[in-house]
Amino acid sequence: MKNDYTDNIESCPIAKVQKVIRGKWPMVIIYHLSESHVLRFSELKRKMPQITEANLTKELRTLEAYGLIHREVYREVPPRVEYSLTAIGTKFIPVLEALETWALEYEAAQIESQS
Amino acid sequence: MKNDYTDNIESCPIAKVQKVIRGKWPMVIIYHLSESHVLRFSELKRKMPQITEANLTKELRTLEAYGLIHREVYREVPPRVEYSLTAIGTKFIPVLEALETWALEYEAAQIESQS
DNA sequence: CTGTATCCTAGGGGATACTG
DNA sequence: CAGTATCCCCTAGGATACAG
Repeated sequence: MKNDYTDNIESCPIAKVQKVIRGKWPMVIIYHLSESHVLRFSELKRKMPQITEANLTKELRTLEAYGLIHREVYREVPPRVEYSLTAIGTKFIPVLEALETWALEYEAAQIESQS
Repeated sequence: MKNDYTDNIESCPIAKVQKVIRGKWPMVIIYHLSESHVLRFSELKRKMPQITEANLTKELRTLEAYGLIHREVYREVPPRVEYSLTAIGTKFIPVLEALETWALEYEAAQIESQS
């Protein structure tokens, strides 16, 4: 049988890409890379103090596999690795901007509803 | 500065609001409600055949608690319940549109990279 | 500096059955 | 029709330690 795929994919484009950006960290990582353009592992870690190194590595590898970020390794001592957005990763920025706009509206609505 | 998100996650609006729309279903539900404006429980279930009734209920309750959707109960026989977006829920639509646009670009990029 | 390797746990989310 | 009630599995993701 065709399974899960058929209905959601055709009726909802959102469901299609949901797995790519799902989770606690992917959009945050993309956000920081969109702001700084290029970041090293330790710089990303500093910008997200609450993620563990193990998970940061995992998230970066996943985003790389999905084609959203590029990993450039410089074989030096000490080692240097730079992360940046790919073309398709850069095209995700408007989504973040829309989300950021909504976040501010949402925050304002929450405050208003308390009074 | 006010909008410096580099220090910690709490000052990043994306990270802040991420829990509201996180998970497999919330954005999909909002998408269907944005398309249809008003949907009954069974209609939502039909648009998302893969979600279980238990989880659909849970997701709807959560989105309602977050203020994104409105639940209107008509005490009839048989019972009728209609779900719709609230004002702040409606304001989320631009995010979905941006995401949808990106989804198409992402899909195209994937196909292109295969050749 | 840039990661691995383990371990561990909360909860997201599926399956199935039942109800007012 | 619009849900509850259970059960249960899995993986996201945190903590900690170690390595090249």
